[in-house]
Amino acid sequence: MCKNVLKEWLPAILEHKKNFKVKKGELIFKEGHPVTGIFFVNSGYVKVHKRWDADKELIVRFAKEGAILGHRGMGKPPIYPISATALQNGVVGYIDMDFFEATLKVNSEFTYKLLQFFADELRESERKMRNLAHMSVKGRVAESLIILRDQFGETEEGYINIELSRQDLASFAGATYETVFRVINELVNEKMLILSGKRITIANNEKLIKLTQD
Amino acid sequence: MCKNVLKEWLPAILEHKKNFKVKKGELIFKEGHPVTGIFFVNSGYVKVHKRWDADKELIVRFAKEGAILGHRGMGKPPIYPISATALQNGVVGYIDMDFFEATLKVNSEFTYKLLQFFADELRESERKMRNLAHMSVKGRVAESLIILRDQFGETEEGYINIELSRQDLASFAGATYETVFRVINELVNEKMLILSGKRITIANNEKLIKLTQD
DNA sequence: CGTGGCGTTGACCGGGATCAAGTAGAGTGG
DNA sequence: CCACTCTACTTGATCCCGGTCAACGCCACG
Repeated sequence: MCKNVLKEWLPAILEHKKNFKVKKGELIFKEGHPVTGIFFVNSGYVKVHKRWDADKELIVRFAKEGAILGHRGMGKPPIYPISATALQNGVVGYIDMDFFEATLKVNSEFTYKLLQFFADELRESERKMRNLAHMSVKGRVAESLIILRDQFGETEEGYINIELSRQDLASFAGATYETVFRVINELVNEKMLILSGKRITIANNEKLIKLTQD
Repeated sequence: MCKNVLKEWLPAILEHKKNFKVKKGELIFKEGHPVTGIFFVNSGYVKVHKRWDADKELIVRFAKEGAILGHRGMGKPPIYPISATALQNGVVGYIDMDFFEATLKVNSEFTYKLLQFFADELRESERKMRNLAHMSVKGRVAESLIILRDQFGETEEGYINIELSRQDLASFAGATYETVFRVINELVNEKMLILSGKRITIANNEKLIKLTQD
């Protein structure tokens, strides 16, 4: 979903990037703020999220190195519709919107690639919409874990290679953290997951995937 | 959201379109089928929807004349991720994907406009995702009605200019039709809506919008 | 005149949110 | 090194929204 877009597509643009460090928990850009440019993840993991009310949010997706951030700001009102927050210390690149747009208008091959990327994100987004409408919390947690494993891979010991607070997992699955906690326990009892501290392994892929389809 | 994209952006492409009629209820393209081309609505209303299980679906959006259909098929596996069905008798245009892609690669201005359109759809999609996760059915029905009015306008008598089955309204709001029915009654009792047969008026915009924000 | 789709309504109940409270670990300052 | 705070995790009790099931009315249509 979030491939190393820039290196593949347009190495030249890399030279215009300004890099800066971000600390764990640091806000990269905020929902509602005016759009000034577009961001790229050089290293570290980032969550992209949308507020609901003070203490509730939905995590729309996660991003790792190579991913684009803030491209949703290209639309009509030039205001970021979502926020991005670093989950770890890392480095992000920044390109101001004027330069980025100029590049797009000139390089139609790049624009076309970006278009396909957007189409993929739209698919994913609409699939998730449907799941939020019709799938149980258990299925959504199962799916969330599968997505996380596919995106971030596994450690040598087989654990999903990301440490996520229950709160963030809940926000990603679209549920409360108490419910997510209970559901994870169920999944462990049913031998589909194994826990080790904060790490999670998927023990039975087949059974977990079945949950995903109803 | 769905402006008259083609006429505005690239009149030339219109000449390559093949038009054909569709009858009310007719499937234009189906989720899971291979992508062969891209569609445009000439006249009539169309619903874009995603199946859940045999008798459940989510309506992702509605489209009227000028709108693009099937563009989500541009992504990775060349398979439509959603279906489109005509809500009325109408006419849709069709352009095979090869020609469309060739056009995009040449005309970067057009591609750029399309990119912005995709960015807008992504915003909208992610907003709806969040709403499905956190908003009550009542709020979602209210929002759905506001969206429909904004998109399709009102008749001279002030009714929302689209006739939709309760079933479709429910699928759009992401709820069952019984629940939607009850919620609409509540909204009528609370003087926010007026019904006349299948037609609906928004009687108190302010109050309805308030529902939308929690 | 049946038959099937849609609208309408009531009864039921279960998933999941909410509230409340207790525990454990990780930093922080004296 | 210990007390204190703060945050995240854990667990139980409760409640209610909204999904499910069931039944009936209505109207269009073959």
